[in-house]
Amino acid sequence: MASKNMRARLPAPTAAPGAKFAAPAPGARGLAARSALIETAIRLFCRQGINATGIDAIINRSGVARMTLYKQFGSKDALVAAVLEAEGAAWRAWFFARLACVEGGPKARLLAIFDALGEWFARDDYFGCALMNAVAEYRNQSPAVLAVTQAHKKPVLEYIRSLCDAAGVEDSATLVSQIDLLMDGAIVKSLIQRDVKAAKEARAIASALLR
Amino acid sequence: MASKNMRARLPAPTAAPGAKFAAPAPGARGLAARSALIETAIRLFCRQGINATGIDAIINRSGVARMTLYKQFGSKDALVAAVLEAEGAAWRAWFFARLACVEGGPKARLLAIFDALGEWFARDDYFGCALMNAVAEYRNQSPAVLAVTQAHKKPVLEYIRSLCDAAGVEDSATLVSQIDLLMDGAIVKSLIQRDVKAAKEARAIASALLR
DNA sequence: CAATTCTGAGAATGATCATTCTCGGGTTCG
DNA sequence: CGAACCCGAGAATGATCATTCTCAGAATTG
Repeated sequence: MASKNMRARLPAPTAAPGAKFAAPAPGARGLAARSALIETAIRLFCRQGINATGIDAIINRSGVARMTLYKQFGSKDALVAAVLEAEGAAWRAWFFARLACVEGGPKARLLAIFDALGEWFARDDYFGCALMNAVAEYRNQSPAVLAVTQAHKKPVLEYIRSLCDAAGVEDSATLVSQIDLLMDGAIVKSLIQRDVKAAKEARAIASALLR
Repeated sequence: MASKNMRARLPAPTAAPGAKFAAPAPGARGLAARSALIETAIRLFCRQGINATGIDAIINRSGVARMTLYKQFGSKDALVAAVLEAEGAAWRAWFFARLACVEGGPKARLLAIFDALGEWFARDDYFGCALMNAVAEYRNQSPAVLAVTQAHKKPVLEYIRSLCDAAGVEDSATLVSQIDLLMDGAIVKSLIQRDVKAAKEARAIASALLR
């Protein structure tokens, strides 16, 4: 989506009737509403699932009018797509930034992937990968959700591939695919077993593969 | 498993001693109804998700009366638990039988795990692991679903552990955990990418770990 | 066969779902 | 200032949700 003005200005939650904004620039209110809706929806979708989260809950907790939601997104499905895209982008930004500040060569960075995952799993608001959860919730029957998820994975895997190439790996395509599988496995296992050390296990396997 | 309509009024069921679920005295008709309900519910839950499947759909497609469902299970949540348990049991039966007829030693059997997964992924009615999907759908917020899933994994991992021990693996606990992670990763990756070869990738990794 | 219990198909219930409508109040512009 | 316009808060809509109620008929029992 075209995002020119990104000033996130949260409206007052449960605004009292009569309390209005000062004089916002045209379009600012709409963008602020979008941000508030996406932020609220991310939290609720991650916590309790997409199907289990109603529009009313998003409306009430974001303080945005119902009509505004439908003006901005058109439908719940479109909101879901926007939310998943935003969550994926935020995750990638965090992931790349986390790896960018790793000391050492590309091999160290490849292994640091799983250190990053371990820190993610340890967060108290960890409910698994929002995109993978959405795919599972829809039983992979939603082309839109699948497309967003694959579009999310693509740059991640490309970055990993660049690390493999820099590390002088002979068959980098295979290793990328293997690391992808290890990441998926760690994410799922940590969710099912509520066990942070799935990241360490995946790291050990990756370390063995790197020889 | 958070029910939305919580107006629960439990009837006093004459539970049979040793029965897995609180059910009225099981007669032949009741058991046939249970089977039909579970079979229909498995198919629908796997195909379109638990939250997205209404009681009406299960009723209509199974030909069982609504009252019979509630007499047999008491609530949708209880039906979900029974369905997941039945699906897990069926999967384990298939899995163990599939590995039992593998020629060669325990190492060959360990690798055959991933051949079995590959055959599973290739089925046209493959929608991922019903239990893992349920955990993801509830965002691991349902203790009942989590308990069923962990109870399902336990005998699977114990069997794998016995194979590791028979193969003379020094640290079998670690290898079991690693194979578990590889299985989870392959299951998820095959679902997201609609790619059967995730099983072969996991097999290759396991093969590397077995040395 | 008569009296009683049990079953279940279908309607009823009330909550919640996503989506749309209404219309009063604010903004814009001539 | 006044007319035309836009926005959004809340009500309305109609579908569907899980669960319960009703009551005619089947099954069981004396």
